[in-house]
Amino acid sequence: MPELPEVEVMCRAVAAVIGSRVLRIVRPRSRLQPIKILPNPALLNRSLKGGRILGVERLGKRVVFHVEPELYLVIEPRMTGRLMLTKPEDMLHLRLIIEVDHPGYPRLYFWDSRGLGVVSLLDKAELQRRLGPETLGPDALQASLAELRARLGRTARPIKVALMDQRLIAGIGNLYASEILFRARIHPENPAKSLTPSQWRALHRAIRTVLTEAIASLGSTLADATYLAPDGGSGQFQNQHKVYQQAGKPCSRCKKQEIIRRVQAQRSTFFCPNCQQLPK
DNA sequence: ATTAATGTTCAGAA
DNA sequence: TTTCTGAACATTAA
Repeated sequence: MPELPEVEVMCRAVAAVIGSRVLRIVRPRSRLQPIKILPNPALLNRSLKGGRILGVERLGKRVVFHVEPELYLVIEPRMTGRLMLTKPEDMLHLRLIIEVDHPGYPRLYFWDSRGLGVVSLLDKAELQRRLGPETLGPDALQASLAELRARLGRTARPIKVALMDQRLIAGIGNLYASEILFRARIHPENPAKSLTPSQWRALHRAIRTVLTEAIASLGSTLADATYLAPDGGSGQFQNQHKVYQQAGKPCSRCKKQEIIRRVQAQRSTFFCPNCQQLPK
């Protein structure tokens, strides 16, 4: 799942090792398919060993370690990846260990159930080229209203689909797209280009409030408990979901209709057909 | 026992 | 150019 809030929480946790040096990087062996490491695993170790970690930042749904001099280790959790300071209980799905010389946190663990996560080593030029613009700055909450509209408002695709397009705005995925649109009271199938000015304002505000609240709650831990907060416990934002996986429950806002599920772009969308209506 | 579904991304095709 | 489809993988529920 990890979307912007979950990746942000991981990022803040592993920031504890900023200033430490990388000792080595280990790939535990298991019967599972190895995760993808680009350009190749050997280079990862050779290039990073002994390097000081100068910073950790989130770019969209990725965690980026800046290692001296100008190397960037990019961790992409994708569906089920998780970066933690504490050893996972389930070692089968442990995919990578980054050993550092920090006295309190000697290891960073990348755990990934499905193994779709990707780890890549980039230099500065490649980072800028490959990741493209962090559409909304290091913190996607800062996009201006005008920028949001300029980027999303040109496509006829449904607004829910546009919100999840990482080239348009980085960090929002399937779960938060539904929650944000409910908060903004916009129908997920509304063509992006036909939102009204007041809907753009509502959307802009909803992006900020939903993501900020989710970060404060340490993210959403769903039923499969794939995502865990840095202390190994659950995130808490799932308790505040208004629509995501709430199909069949009465809408918390209008109490008149039930939340429904519909498929868009092969993904589940949840919304209240009363609070979120198409124009006309 | 199959099959469908699950938070993401991207190549390749339409 | 823009948008859609399927595949990468592991697990669980139906």
